[in-house]
Amino acid sequence: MKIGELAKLSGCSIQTIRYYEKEGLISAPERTEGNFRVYNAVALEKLAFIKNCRALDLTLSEIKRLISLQHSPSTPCEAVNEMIDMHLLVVESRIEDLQNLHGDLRKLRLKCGNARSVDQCGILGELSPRPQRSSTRI
Amino acid sequence: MKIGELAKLSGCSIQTIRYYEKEGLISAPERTEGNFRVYNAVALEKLAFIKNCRALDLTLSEIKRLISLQHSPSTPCEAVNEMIDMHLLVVESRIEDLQNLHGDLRKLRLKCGNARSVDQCGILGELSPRPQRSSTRI
DNA sequence: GTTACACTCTATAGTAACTATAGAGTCAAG
DNA sequence: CTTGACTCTATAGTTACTATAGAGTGTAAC
Repeated sequence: MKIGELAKLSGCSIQTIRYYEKEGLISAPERTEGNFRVYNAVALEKLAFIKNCRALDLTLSEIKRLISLQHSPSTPCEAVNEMIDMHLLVVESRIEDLQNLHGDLRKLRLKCGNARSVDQCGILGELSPRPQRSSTRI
Repeated sequence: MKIGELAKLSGCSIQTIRYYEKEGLISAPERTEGNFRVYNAVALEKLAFIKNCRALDLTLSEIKRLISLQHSPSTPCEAVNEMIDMHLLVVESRIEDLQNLHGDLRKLRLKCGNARSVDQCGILGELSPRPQRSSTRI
């Protein structure tokens, strides 16, 4: 199959497939006489693997590492487990950050009712750096 | 003061300040004869405002919008409130996504104990696209 | 006066993981 | 033989910066 069909079957865009090839995540396929890429079912599987990993937000370099580990099947898989553990930590800290952010934004939102003008806006007042415009003023 | 001092006082890097100028978030300052930028306390305040906004993860274009709203102080501040509300929604959906991701990663992590080889690794098995390698096999 | 240095200037490239575009070529059907 | 759908490469754009090169400025010491 050509790249268009692979794109449809895999759910990756054509540009993404070419990008993965350039980045070394998938190997360069054979070409037709007219220089078109030709793929088989194996390529589809590799793309599906990458898609699964990307759905878990693993980075392309993590995925590359996983692929290279797959190529030496008898080595211990500790490295795989560690990578997932590290990734869990990253995701956890991102969630924490976002939750703090969310709290801050909600507090900020409460600073202003709807019907004011910009110069009286509690939100803009709160974002401005002068300390006397803090919560005591609302 | 010159850009280095402003950078120290504001906590933004020199490059970031020049970048904000290029992007139109702060106005281009006066220059010395030797072409060095000269700033005053107002510039510091503007940077502090931007920093507050960035701490809430508002995008530069959102901040630009806020700044332009500040310049017409008598208009109603609905737009400000809407922006914060939109931002809250975005943050909420990002949190939800990350929490789902976290659940998936934890499940994945449980697929593999420590002392296997790569070809038996439950994690790699799970990431691979063949359906028969699913949870029933572990 | 000059020299060392700390600072600043512009312009450019890099980051992550793509997406979008231009301009050219391939191929099958009508 | 031309139309249209597809593909090719190369390049630029996205976000919010960071890092670098190579040049110029300003000042303090010698």
